[in-house]
Amino acid sequence: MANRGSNREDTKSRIIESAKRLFAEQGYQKTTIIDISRQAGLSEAALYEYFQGKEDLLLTIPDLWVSELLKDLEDQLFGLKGAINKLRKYLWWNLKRIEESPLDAKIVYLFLKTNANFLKTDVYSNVKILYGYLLDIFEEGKANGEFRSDLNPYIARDIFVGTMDHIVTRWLLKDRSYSLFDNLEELFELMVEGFKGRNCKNLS
Amino acid sequence: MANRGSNREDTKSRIIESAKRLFAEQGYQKTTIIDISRQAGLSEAALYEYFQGKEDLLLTIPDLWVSELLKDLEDQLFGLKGAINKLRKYLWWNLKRIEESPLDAKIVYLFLKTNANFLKTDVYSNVKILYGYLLDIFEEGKANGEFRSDLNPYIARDIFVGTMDHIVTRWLLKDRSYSLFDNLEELFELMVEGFKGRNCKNLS
DNA sequence: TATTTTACCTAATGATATTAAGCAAAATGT
DNA sequence: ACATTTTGCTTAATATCATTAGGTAAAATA
Repeated sequence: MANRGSNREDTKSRIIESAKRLFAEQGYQKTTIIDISRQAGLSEAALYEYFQGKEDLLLTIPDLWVSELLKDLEDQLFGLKGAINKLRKYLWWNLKRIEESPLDAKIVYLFLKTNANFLKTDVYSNVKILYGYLLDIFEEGKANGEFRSDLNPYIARDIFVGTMDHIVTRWLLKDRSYSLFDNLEELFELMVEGFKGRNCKNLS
Repeated sequence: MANRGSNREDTKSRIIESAKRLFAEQGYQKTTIIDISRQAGLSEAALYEYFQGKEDLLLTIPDLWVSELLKDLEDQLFGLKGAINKLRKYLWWNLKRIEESPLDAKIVYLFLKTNANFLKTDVYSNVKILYGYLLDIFEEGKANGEFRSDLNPYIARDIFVGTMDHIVTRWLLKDRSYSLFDNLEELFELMVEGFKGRNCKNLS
């Protein structure tokens, strides 16, 4: 089953790496199948042995990354005590992972999330789970008094995720020309301030 | 200068309307120049008399809408007293305008914002101005004591805009199958709660 | 009335995603 | 060890657009 110097998995990941780089550098539309396959050391036709087409390739690329994220998240939150602690960890962890894999992040945030077929993707279900953890964290915070008792977890999640996505998207659009972590502590505090109770119980 | 039943401006806006509808319905990539020109009652080639190409068309479509928004915003905020009042108005107004023009909104939020050339667009400068008003509002709120004195207006804007964009984007991706205004009051309060002082001065 | 300009058309052209058909090396079975 | 199948890939088509070229008839202008 071996072939001219490479096995199936190797070739597949070579294609994915090439596509990832080119999509992220030039955008989806301006990247051609020929570009990708040349870069991977193949003819165009060979690519179709591994992927159904260009869009399938785009939708498949971040699969691995996002499932890894999902696995890692449980690890990262394991053993942490307190909702605010977990929320902080969640934010810092997520941004760090994005900083470490900007190509994957660019594809997910800029090309995938606005694609009509995104909602049918495995990546989407995984992202939903990823964001679903936040609901648990908010519930925990309500239960232990860290957050106001009438906090709506869904709304809190919208604020948290929306803000996070916004700073990530801008960072990617601006070619990562500054640090994602600038002013992060202040941002976090400001968000969380709203989640805490009105009764000033949490004054520091 | 008259021609076979239509003048230049008429034809141009017919093209824009067709493109807008088709882009929003089928997405940018799946819409062809032929589709657009047929729908506008023209041949493909005629379209190139009015626009430089497909991408130019995409980037031009929301120009009018966003400049109208910009003009309208000053009107809407005129005469309002208080930062929180203005902020509330800003949010409700923005969502209402988006609800009224979902096709334009879809193009701006889903296709334009993730286009590499967006940053060079007139639409981008106008959006920047649109969001810039928020900074003034936050400054006003700091000055008159509605917001905490150490509020960082840029961070507050990130939270506000990020959250707004997030709920709009989801609404568009989910085909506008629910109301944009569901739970909006609660969302607004939760955000603003964080902007207010820690000193419980704003308890209701 | 003659000339120019406008608004459009039909018919190339060229790029590129996708398929078809085939081939040599490796794997497998006997 | 030899025959057969499978794998991994190749070089051509094919089909679908975006974009251009070149032309034409009506309207505007002189």
